Amino acid sequence: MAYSTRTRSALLDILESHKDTSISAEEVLDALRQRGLEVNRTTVYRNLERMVEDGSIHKFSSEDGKRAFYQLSEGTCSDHLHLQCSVCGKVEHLDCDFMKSFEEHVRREHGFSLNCKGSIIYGVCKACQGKS
Amino acid sequence: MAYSTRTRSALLDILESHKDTSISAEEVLDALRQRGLEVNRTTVYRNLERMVEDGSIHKFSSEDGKRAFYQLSEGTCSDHLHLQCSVCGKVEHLDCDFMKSFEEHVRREHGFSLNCKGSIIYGVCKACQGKS
DNA sequence: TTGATTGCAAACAATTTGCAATACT
DNA sequence: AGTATTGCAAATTGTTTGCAATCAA
Repeated sequence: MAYSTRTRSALLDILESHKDTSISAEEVLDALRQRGLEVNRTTVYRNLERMVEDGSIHKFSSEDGKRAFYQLSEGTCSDHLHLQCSVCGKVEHLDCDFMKSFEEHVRREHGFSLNCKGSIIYGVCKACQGKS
Repeated sequence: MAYSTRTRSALLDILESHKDTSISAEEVLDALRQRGLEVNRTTVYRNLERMVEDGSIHKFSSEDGKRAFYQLSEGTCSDHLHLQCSVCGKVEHLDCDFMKSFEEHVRREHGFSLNCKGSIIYGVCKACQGKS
């Protein structure tokens, strides 16, 4: 029930090569064009959406809230938070021991159970701090 | 250079009464209507935007990324993260000691300096967990 | 052949902009 | 009077939908 198309595999390939930065639908479209694949915008959205549904990628909104960004999920992404650099877009996975205590603190002291998948924390990464 | 209008003070009043939940432009509009003030949508957006600029409120995007939410800022909001309940919209300020160590951890171990203002972490609050 | 996938054009929803009319001081 | 604020209609942007044409199995 899921056909394999040229577009779909190119899409995966592109996401693969943006593993650590997250990418917008528009950027995916550009990347496809660069590979000589002229794909319709709608098709890109539809494929991305499906991949979100089946869990192979995750989706969160840009800092200004104006568009969505997508990124391949690496297995356990739903149990840790993510930091994204406002400057270069790099995403850092907070899958460390500290994350566990953070989650516990939030649960115990603030009564919240986290939804890591949809959340994203913005900041500036080391490399980009240097640039300023 | 800032005139005081009926709309503006009503707006502040509404935000005041939503101190702990954050509110969308549309909801502000409804609240204005309930007070018998028929204000144009554009005017609401413009006023909210100005208040964001002058720092009296902050703005972040909804979990689905489709709209913006606004909330009165309480002084130090830029130095701690915020949790928002996906169900009821309640916003919890993470202004505790743990927050400080979180910030430090992120800085030391992940090389990120946080931008607390624009970030929001989603989850489900205690009250709403009970409901399910 | 049958169901999945695509492209196109049009629909949508939230937000923004230009401009003339109006309100504050 | 002079500047800020407002309303209206139209534009913008990112994303979604309906439908007929096309492609994979």
